[in-house]
Amino acid sequence: MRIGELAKRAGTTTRALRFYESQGLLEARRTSNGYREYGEHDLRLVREIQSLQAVGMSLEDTRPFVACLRAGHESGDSCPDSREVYRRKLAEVDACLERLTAVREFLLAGLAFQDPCLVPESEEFQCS
Amino acid sequence: MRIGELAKRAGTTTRALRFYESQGLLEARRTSNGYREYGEHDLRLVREIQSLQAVGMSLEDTRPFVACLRAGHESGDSCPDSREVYRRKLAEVDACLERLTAVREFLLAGLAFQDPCLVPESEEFQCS
DNA sequence: CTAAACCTTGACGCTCACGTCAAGGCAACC
DNA sequence: GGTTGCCTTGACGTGAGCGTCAAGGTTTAG
Repeated sequence: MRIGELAKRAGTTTRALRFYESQGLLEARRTSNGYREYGEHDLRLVREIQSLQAVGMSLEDTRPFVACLRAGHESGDSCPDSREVYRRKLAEVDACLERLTAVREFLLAGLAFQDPCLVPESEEFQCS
Repeated sequence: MRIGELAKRAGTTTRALRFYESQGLLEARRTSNGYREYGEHDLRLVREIQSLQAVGMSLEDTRPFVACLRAGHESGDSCPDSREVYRRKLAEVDACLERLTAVREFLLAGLAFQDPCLVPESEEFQCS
């Protein structure tokens, strides 16, 4: 299948697929006229990337999962590097939940017209 | 006080202060040589902006609070527009908490080597 | 023959809140 | 007078993940 069909079947755009390729996440063999040619396996890779992005992972984060699938494993998260990303992300999410809970308190306090109780300093921390 | 001192006292940079001015959040009278001159009130404004940014608000979000302080109110969140922003942000934070909790489940499931239970579709929702 | 619908690479645009020069003016001290 | 340390405006850079042209080649339908 060519890039347009892959994009349609994955519910994304050709631009995104070419971008994944530029990032080394996707490869494609070329037909004689230079067109990219993909197989079902590539659709699988794209879906993996999409589902991981949907939970807030960066493309960089998806790299180990894609590599895992390409290495022949049936699921992208069965390799050590992937699981390490899972663990790191879980820690980030936990920190984010904690932080957002504090922010929530701040907002509630503000709405309740109380002292502007300050949110605990978290030194340039970014929530997903 | 000039811009350098204000920046130092607020724990920020002159670049940030000039940026706030370019966005209409901060004003300054000029001395004869063109230097910006600030008062204690401006320090107050900057601190308001900072504490709001610290809880994940955009500069755009801080606008009503700054306007409220400039209107002479003793706290920036005592005006209707400010309180509306609080309410909106609270809703966003609540949605984000819900979403992150689902993401957490996804990650835990992945680590537990279960089926890649999909996170409920939330159609391009961004957490702070 | 021509138009439509694919495909190619390359390059700039977008958001946000500034960071980082660049080139120069002003003020104070040695 | 030279140096240091402020200040000014202006303009480009940053990161993430693409969107959006631009300019052109390929294939198929009419």
